[in-house]
Amino acid sequence: MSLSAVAETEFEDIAFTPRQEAVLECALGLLVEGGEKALTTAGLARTANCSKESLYKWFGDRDGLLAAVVAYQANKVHFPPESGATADEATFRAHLTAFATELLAVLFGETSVALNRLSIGQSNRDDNRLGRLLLVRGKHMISAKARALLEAGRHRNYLKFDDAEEAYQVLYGLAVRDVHIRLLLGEKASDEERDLEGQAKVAVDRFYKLFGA
Amino acid sequence: MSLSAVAETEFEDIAFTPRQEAVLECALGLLVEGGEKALTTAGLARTANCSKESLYKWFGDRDGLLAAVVAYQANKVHFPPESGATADEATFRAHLTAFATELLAVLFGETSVALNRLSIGQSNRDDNRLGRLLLVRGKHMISAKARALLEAGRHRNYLKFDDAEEAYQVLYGLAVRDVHIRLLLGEKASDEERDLEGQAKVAVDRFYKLFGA
DNA sequence: ATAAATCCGAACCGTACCGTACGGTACAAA
DNA sequence: TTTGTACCGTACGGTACGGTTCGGATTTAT
Repeated sequence: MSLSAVAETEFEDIAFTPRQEAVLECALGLLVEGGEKALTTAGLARTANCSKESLYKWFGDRDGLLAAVVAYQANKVHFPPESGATADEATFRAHLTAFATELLAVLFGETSVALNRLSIGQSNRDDNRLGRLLLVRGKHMISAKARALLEAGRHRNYLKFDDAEEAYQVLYGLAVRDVHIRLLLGEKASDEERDLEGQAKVAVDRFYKLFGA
Repeated sequence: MSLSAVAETEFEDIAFTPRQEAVLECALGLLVEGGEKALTTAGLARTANCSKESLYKWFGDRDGLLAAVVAYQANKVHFPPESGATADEATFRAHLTAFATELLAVLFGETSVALNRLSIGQSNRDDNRLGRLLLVRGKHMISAKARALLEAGRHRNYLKFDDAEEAYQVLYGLAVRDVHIRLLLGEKASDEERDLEGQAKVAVDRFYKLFGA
């Protein structure tokens, strides 16, 4: 059976074959380089040395292909699990900073930017598969991870807040500011903004000023 | 002479005729409703009761039309000037909150979302006119306004910071968080997030906690 | 070895849309 | 009245791309 039937149900728990992953990787390259318009079925078949027939057999149609690309990349993003449950405040803060750094690294990466552009460009179509995919497999996963980390900090009395989701959003705002949207609009990040570690550290400092116990 | 020649130079200081503005308004409607794909020259000509020939005479080509739409809408956004130079701290803080509220109102408005989606979707084309237009006529104008306001607050010793741009970005992050990107991806704002005034007030509170004198 | 399944490459069709051309209309100035 | 200008409506060419089909090659299973 073709994957398209499964694709209709959100690409949950899909494992692509190595060949398919190679093709998807190639599609990612095209997307990063030239945006959605550069990802044509004929063009992908040419650069990936596969036939259009295989593309349609594997992914159903072009929308299925786009969804597969998003799902495939989202599955690749894995935040390192919080090292250990036991930690003093300094290492917890280091964990928080590392999380923020990783968050910035993901968001500012060219593949993330390309996929966000793609999903946003398609976000006003009836169903909006891509946007939902990116939200549920991307942002919401990260958000869950962050909430767990913050809850741990509160439990050990390093932090003080009512709503973990709200606290996370503040941390997100402090770290990302308007850099993400500016990148999406095509502006280059400044040298300072490229220092992810430094930016994360400043953000965590400010976060502690707001939510430190 | 057609506007296209001027369009090549960024639509600076352009005044559209009432008829053209009506057509652009109609184009905005199409964009808000159905995204870029819904804005075709034939479709716009039909719904705006004008001819395609006029569209091409006025705007040069389809790209010129898109740029005109962005420029036209950007010109419409005018933040109220900071009421007076004389003010006590409470009214200054009120001004700051009003600014944040207005910022959120603009960013979360459906036309802004539609134009951001459009510009982002086109942001990986060689020149990227739309992205630059939106940045320079939109974000940078707002940023300048904000810096002036913040500088005033520092001058009167209500606030304390080194770099006004950095301070503004923090205020932006505290107010907007990840709501903007989530809207762009098609997620609906929660009831709480729709309370712009409340969100702005909380953001300014936190901002004061970081930068209050 | 042979049959089946998979895949490549290329040709092909239908459609959607950009851009242009052309005929017809309303109106203002000479 | 005539002439010029701006505009509308529509029809058409050109093109790019999504999707289908088919022959032949390659791989895999039996």
